[in-house]
Amino acid sequence: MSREQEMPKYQQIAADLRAAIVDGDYAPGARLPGENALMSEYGVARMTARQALAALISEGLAVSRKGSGVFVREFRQIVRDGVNRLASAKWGRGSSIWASETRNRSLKVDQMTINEVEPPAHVKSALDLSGDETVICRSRRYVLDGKPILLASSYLPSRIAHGTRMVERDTGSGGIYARLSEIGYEPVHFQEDLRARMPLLPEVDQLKLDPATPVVDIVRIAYTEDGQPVEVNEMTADSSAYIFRYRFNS
Amino acid sequence: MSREQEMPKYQQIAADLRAAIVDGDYAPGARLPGENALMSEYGVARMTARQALAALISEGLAVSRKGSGVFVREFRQIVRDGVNRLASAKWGRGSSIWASETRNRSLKVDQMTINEVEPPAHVKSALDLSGDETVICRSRRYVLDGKPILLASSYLPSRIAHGTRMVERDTGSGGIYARLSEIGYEPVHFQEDLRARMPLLPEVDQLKLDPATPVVDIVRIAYTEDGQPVEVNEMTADSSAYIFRYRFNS
DNA sequence: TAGTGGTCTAGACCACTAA
DNA sequence: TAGTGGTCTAGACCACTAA
Repeated sequence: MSREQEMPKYQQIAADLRAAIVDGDYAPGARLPGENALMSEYGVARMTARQALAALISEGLAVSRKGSGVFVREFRQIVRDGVNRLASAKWGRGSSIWASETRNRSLKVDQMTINEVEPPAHVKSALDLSGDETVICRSRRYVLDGKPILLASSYLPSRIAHGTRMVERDTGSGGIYARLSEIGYEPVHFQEDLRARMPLLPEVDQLKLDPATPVVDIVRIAYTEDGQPVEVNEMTADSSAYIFRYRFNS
Repeated sequence: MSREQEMPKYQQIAADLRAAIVDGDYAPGARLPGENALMSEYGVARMTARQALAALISEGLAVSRKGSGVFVREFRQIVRDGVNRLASAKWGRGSSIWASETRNRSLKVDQMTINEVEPPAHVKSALDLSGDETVICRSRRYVLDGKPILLASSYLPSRIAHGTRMVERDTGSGGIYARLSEIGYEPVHFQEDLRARMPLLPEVDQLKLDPATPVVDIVRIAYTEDGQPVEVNEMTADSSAYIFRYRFNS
């Protein structure tokens, strides 16, 4: 129970529950008092009890399951090593850049589309394309242990990708970067821009996001040795599934 | 107005408004129809109209201002170059690592505390400290154009920082990293881990966050040439103020 | 079948904003 | 002072879950 006469009731209730969760009185996955329990315990109306629970849910501390209850949220994140995963030694010898991040867990691509399209404006400028050049867009959804974690769209200039395995579903050992290297466009320099934001509704569906889960947009541009951009990869990640790691020197 | 008999009313209303915002019918900063307008336009109760607006707010598309209305959200982000900002050439010659990110804008530290403390568990293991070693914790809040954007706590082993300018408020030209270099602990290797999540209530206050704004936790560890960890910097950033950029090779 | 969270109503009073 | 969003009540019915 709380004091603080000035604080709205629902915030007082939320504060009590929040403190109990942070203190560990309710472990991850544990069931919290429901609407009815809060109504009688605090003597408030249903909508007020709901507001309190909604506050915890919107902070990402709790999730509700219809017909079942409200529970303390559980997390399980994988480390994505932004630099080492793209070391040419990795894809050079044909292994997936995902291997070290997902060992012992099942990673699948469960949706893939390949299309030739007009480039979106920012892709066009990132790839330094002239007026009417088209791009190959490879879109995929990655699923880890049955949970979607990443949406990725890779854009390649059509003039480079045409007639190669880069426009096929299976790009072969070492993937796109190995194929680019074989035809003289080895990607050597990379830039990744990260932005966190709340997801839009279609993204909530596609990534099966819990409430109050931000997404992270990652835009990677790959450049050849002489600075020519050869690929743009736009990704949207479930932030609750990821730790983004970057190692660098000097 | 929407169809979709199965969708709850408040979601239909939210969908109408969302589409209008995405289509640009309401520009950033524009005023949206309020509770009363939605109640009469859709013939729903106040709480239902509120639910619709709450959905947009929780997606980060809108913000409400009490007594005034609900408005389309505006963004203004700065690029934080994770790698170049730490190039020794920068702090080596004494300039702030913030300079290039914030030109023409006013960046200030408006809160600072310096304490000798027992290290939190993860700091202790990151800095490879023995049982009873303490650390110097420098905590600051950074404010850009009057808006708090970053909370940062830098941890240094007491045995290294004691008796140097690193325990004073003004650490001098080039900052902590310049001071570390002078006494034989030049930071050369860095690791940054990024995590996005929803803020807790005290963070909402400290960073004056709009609703539905995620924060990004950044944990940076600085290592000397021979791999000895010398500093851990834990940061919490307002994600709506930042684009995180990393450039790297191979 | 009992209990749960999800949606919704038709009111009320309040503090705040802006004309 | 009129209008706004914020809080709150005391009900109702629903679909869903789990015993």
